[in-house]
Amino acid sequence: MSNLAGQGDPAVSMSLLWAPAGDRATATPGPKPGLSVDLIVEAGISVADTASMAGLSMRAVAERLGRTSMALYTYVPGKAELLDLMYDRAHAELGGPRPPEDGWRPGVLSWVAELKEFYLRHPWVLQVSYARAVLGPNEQAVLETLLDVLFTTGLPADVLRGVVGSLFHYVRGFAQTIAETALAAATQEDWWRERSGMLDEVAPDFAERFPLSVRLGRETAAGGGGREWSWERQLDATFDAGLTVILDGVEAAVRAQGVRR
Amino acid sequence: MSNLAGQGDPAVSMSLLWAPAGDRATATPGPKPGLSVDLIVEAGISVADTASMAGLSMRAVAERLGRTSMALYTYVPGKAELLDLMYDRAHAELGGPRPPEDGWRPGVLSWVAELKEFYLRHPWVLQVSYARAVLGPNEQAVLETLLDVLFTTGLPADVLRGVVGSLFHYVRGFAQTIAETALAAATQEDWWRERSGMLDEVAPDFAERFPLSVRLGRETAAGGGGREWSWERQLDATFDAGLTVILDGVEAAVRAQGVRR
DNA sequence: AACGATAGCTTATGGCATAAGGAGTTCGCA
DNA sequence: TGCGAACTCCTTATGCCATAAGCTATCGTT
Repeated sequence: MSNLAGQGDPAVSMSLLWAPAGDRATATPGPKPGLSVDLIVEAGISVADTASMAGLSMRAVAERLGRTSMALYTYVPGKAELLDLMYDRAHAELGGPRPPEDGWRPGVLSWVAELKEFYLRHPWVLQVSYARAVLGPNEQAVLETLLDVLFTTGLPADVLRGVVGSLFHYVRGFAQTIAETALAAATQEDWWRERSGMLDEVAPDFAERFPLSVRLGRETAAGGGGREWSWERQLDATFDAGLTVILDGVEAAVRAQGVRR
Repeated sequence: MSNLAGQGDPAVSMSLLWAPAGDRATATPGPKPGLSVDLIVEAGISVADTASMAGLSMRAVAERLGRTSMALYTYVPGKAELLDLMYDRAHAELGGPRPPEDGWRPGVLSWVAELKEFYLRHPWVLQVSYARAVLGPNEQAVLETLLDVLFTTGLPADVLRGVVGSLFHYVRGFAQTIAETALAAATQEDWWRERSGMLDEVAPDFAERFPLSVRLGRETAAGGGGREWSWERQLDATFDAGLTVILDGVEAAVRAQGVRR
């Protein structure tokens, strides 16, 4: 629980984010720097990957580098700015230009799949707000990659803005659900059973109060013989279903535009 | 930055969440309780509303009630559980059964609008994960309300699960964007200009590196004479555009089903 | 050789959640 | 009427956290 919103001074973060790689060439007096911003960002990402956001402390990062927490402040103004840098750096795993695919729909699908995998590798990224004041090059590249595909639809920018928003929010939101479910399931096995047992005990009238919710959870594909799916498969199937709906919406817009022309 | 994921002991939170109102009837020895769980939850919501998640501390909540932080621990096991209760209680503002509307689309639209307003009134709710282990009656009621509308489409549960996910994630994600932009704009006037100036200075080659992103931001509705919109209107328009895409996707599914029948 | 800039240290401050234990309050029951 | 048990709320202490301040050792420059 904390300020996901107001990160560090945007101006400071931004200049660090967009600084060319070999900016500091001139030799200076004093001891050689034993660390670098890059190293610290790297270490921060490792810590966040393994210990999650809650475990990300300046000390933890420093310890991974064999320093005390205060050593980091020589390189980085503070934790908030470090997080800004980590966030953007992590996105460097993605966002390269991609081979053209046949049509926008497969293109979007593979972009979505890649982004989802990325979020599941680095769930802490999802705790950093999507709409921050700071903006980094790698994050921007991810958007640009998506636009590469989306602009081929010929849809107007107004509509595309909405499409971009729905795709990003959908992937982010769903990835968070998956990540947290996985965490809960890992922490405690037989998690679903535990949870529904809890609910039965504490709210025996649940089925009467929320019949549609129960129905939503129970009903499976008409064809299925009632097989119990693992929560992974269930979630994946739901993810795909929702994505299909969104993309069908895009397709409708594309078709409508074709007619209008 | 902290554990939005793992809240308190789910079992404890759940029993508090689903406890009937007048549970404690029997008189007990000891001084009369000066507080109650309800009062504390109420106070917590006030604190979070005004001071946001970052300002939500046990002390702040207790001070609002004229107590020390430790007094709260008599009623509530800890901060994590308090947050679970706050989250669900806040949702009580919503979720009542609603008058039937003509068709599912207006129904969903008004549900979305109401939920969006709610999130903007209580942005801290968005910092609490949507997919938590605990589940409260009021949050559940919000889902049930949506399902009331969605099941009239006759779509199978598989698809509806996806629709529910895309709607929830879209509204949550977008509301967060709006809330944070509003916060930034309030903190610092002329925020957009400041921000783009910063970008120009630090990344003068932005337009060449990310041409499509620039195009996405610049192009406005074909009809418009290039009027500068306020960010509020711009965001609202984008929100509506994305929502339209999603609902068009639902409509496509409904139509396809009608044909298949 | 001496100077001044710098890296990374120790220490201190003020915030946080919350464990531990103590003091006063009010009930049921003798 | 009075005692003990149960209860509320407090003070205090512990151990986290970020980070301000200042110190020391290092090293390029003069």
